[in-house]
Amino acid sequence: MPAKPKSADIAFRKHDHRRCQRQLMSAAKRLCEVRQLRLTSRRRQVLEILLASHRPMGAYDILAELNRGGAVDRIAPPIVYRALEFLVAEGLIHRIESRNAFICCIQPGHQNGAQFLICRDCERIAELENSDRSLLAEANSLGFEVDHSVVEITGLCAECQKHAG
Amino acid sequence: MPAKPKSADIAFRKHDHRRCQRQLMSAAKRLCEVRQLRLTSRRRQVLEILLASHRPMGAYDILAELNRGGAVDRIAPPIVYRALEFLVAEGLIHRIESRNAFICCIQPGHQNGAQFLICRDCERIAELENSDRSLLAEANSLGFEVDHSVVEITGLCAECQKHAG
DNA sequence: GGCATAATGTTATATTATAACGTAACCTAA
DNA sequence: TTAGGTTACGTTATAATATAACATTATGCC
Repeated sequence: MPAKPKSADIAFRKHDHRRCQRQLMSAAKRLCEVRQLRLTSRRRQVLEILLASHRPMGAYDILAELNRGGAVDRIAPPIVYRALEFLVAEGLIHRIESRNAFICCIQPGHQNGAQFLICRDCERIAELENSDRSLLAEANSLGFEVDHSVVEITGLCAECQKHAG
Repeated sequence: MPAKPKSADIAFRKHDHRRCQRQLMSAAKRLCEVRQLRLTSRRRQVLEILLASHRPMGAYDILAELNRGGAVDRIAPPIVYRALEFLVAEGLIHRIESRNAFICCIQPGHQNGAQFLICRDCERIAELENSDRSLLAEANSLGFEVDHSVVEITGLCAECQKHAG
């Protein structure tokens, strides 16, 4: 079994995307089985759309994707938002607060402490493994009980620095 | 001259708020002078509204505040958003991405690397001095050039933990 | 099958944000 | 001092994001 690609590689370097996609979908299915949750076809559809790109998409982009192909009965925003809510809650996707967007999670099930590098140019996002504890330590020392952390670093990825000259 | 209150104290403990407010407004004026920027009356109004509470406010909350007192000609959203844009750009206030809200900055002019502890119950927000460099180091090692970082930790502050019992 | 629950579908509307264009204030330099 | 550039403000309209409320369908379980 080949090594799992490092997080940043997925966003900013090459990887076997087909394979990655399949693996993440399998992982999602397994995770829902274990947790006795229903990965319904809507939820799967939305996850598939996000898995297809490793890129952040707005809820309305996903909605448009679902409505592509000109079906007569177009689905409405709440359907997408509900699927997204489920997927976020289960750690299968992340919400990128500074973009009002969603991206698939490459560590399915690890709800907490994801950190993102967001390229302002190409819009790709790398999900990093959390290394730092110092902030959480500081929170603790103030008696603050942490639920959820949002860490989003915006800048220019190596690739785009070249192009930007 | 008494010690400057620590960041977290401002949000979660007692401090001389009147004094703090005056100081931050003076700092803002000085900063704009130095930078040769115009702290116009609209901008000052918006900053004052944010200084009045040390709490996050939505753009439309601020708008409502500006329109209070029943003036006939009510001002419109772009005015508020423009003032907010200016104040954010100059590091006089922060945008809290996970809340679509704005809060005054207690370290005026320090644009980068603010970190926030946000209580989900009382909605108060502590602005911490940045301690951690490990994430930025990791970004560097990937050749990622950092512009701006968003760090927002949500949870329950010490006070609210007591009440929630 | 009948019932409870969970998920989806539908309609309408709330909330947040910006585009586009016109007007006023301010600066400065001949 | 005033013409001309620039910056900020004002106004209108609308875009983009998100949710409330309620109806319907699917699923699991006894």
